[in-house]
Amino acid sequence: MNSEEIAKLANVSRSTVSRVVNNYKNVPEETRVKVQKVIDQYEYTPNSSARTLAGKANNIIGLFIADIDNTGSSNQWLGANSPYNAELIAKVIQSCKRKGYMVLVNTISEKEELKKMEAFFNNRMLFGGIFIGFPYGMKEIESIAEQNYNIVFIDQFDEDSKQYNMVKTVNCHNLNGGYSAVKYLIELGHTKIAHVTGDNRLSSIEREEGYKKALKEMKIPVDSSLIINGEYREEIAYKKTKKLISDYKPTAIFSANDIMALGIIKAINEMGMSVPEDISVIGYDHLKYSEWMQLDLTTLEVSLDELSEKAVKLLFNKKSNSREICQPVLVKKYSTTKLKK
Amino acid sequence: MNSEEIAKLANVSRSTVSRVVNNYKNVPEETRVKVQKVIDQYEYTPNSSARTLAGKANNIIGLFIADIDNTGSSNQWLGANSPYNAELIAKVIQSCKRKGYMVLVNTISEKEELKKMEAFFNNRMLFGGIFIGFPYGMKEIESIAEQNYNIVFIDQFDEDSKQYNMVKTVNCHNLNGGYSAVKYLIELGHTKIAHVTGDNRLSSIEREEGYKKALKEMKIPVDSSLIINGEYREEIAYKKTKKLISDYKPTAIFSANDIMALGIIKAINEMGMSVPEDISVIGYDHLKYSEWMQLDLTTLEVSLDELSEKAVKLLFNKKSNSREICQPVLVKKYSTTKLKK
DNA sequence: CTGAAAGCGCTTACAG
DNA sequence: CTGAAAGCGCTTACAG
Repeated sequence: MNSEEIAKLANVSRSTVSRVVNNYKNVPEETRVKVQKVIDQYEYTPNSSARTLAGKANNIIGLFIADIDNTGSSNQWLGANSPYNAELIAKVIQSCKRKGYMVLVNTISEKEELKKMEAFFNNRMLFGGIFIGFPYGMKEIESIAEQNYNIVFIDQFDEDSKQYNMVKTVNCHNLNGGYSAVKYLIELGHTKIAHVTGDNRLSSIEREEGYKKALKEMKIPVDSSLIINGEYREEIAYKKTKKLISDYKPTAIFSANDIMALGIIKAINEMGMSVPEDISVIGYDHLKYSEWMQLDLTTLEVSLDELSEKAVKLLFNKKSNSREICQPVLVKKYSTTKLKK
Repeated sequence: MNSEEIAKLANVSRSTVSRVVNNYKNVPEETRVKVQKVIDQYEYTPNSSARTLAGKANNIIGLFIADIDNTGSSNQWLGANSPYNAELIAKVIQSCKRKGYMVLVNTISEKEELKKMEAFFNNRMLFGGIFIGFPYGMKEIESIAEQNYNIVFIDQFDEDSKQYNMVKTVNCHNLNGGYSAVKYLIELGHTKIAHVTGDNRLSSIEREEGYKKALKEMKIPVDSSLIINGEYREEIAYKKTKKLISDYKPTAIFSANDIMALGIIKAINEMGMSVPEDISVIGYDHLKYSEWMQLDLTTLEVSLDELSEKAVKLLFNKKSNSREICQPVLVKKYSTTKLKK
């Protein structure tokens, strides 16, 4: 069933069918009803390839997730496999569906793949795209950002970025998150606070800035030996934390995400100590799956519902440099406690 | 950049460009190289809408996930939100990517949505589709199955289905899974074994059959009061298990999935008992996230890598009724133990 | 308000 | 082996 057949059955031209399908106003109610009736009866759906080719944007939104392992070792938690991304994928699908759009999920593991993606935007294959998880300052991402495609970047560009004023962004204010995590630990009496950082993404960089800001504000000197790089990965955090603890004996640890917090807690337990009695731990993300853990983790929550809703909303915003911010909320649970005097 | 421009630059016709792009054999090496060089130089990618419209199948595979709540209450773990599905989505994306295909993820919450999906197959918008999680015997799914679209159904049709011999299927042999779970419990000395079932899907039906088969084989009468319906949902399993335990005091529980096992274990703990000392528990799925739990769950594992690889492989199989089977493996951990005499 | 016609960028018989 | 041309099913100026 195509528009020509519908046109014949409704006794109008294909142009008119098209006008009805696209809800153009210059068609009288009577005609509209007549045509719509035939459309409904035959369950006609316009061929999306033809529409796209003729100039309409497809009702597909691309979700592009970095799947780049910069540590060299294999990582089962990357890309779509990461629990954070898995939750986000589900939320983005929901948000898009509410708008009548579908989601094409792409994991990007090689830079060349980004080149191919550009064709999708040029071809109108995609109405828009959402990019997440790419390294801060990644050249290929910056060059895409300069193309004026309809793309929302999540936690990718900050005020220091040359492209900041030409792109749509949702930023999660990770600086605030890191800051309030560490501030809370300080309020609990801790001063020897370690930080296990993420990787080369903006979120990690900002969380670390927040950590430093809180310390400075409270006149606690920043000790770089208390900052270790966990690459956002459980097993790396696990290993390095053991060394960190035996070398420097922190009383609290701020982990740049929940997954590493699991590794950190495991390390603490294996060293014969417990959380929070001996060491307080704060995570980041408030992963839904962490509900399953015996130990309820104090963590920073960014609502992924809010994040995905805002990202999708921006896609429909005409302004090419519109932006949204999500604020993290400190969720106080049982992995943190007052420093024993 | 389109095929006409490439044709001009390479001094051939658009037909020849098309032949090179599509790797047709009837073009001499010399011509191929000449054209390919121009294609590479200008990073030409054919417009996928035009290709599709002209008769080629798109390199997109649709993943259709049931998001149907038949319990009436809201369920945060459904559809793409379910951890099982989240893992599966990631795996399917990987498998498709290896074949050079992309994945369009659709959650289906209303029957009408299935009608629209049919247009995608008719339009060649999708090279194929993978369906998972729909109720056994669902009319709309059966009617789609009869259409001869390129679709693989996971755990949807069994030998009793009228459509069984006309569809591509991957079945996980849930009967074997349920059987070996319960057999194992019997070997551990248990006879009072309860079963918390899933919902109206084939996987659940078969797991229950396996439970009954093992009991019958060992001459243990099937006691229907020991079988309760958990709808595959943690909180329902949690509530009903409390009643089950106080009413019938089973010494072992076979849960139709891991998520419910969490609710079951929570119920057991809250009633002052522990796992496995007082009650042994077996789950199903071996969710990756369950690694995070303090208690390592004895469970049935179906490799989602294998499942998605097989599903994608079938999509490329010409035979419209080709099929694959995945065998579950019993993973013995620490939530099960010998019955205390 | 409405239709005829051009055009979107491919693929594929067809003819040579 | 190769090109001219028709056709895929829409949308959209354009003319009326």
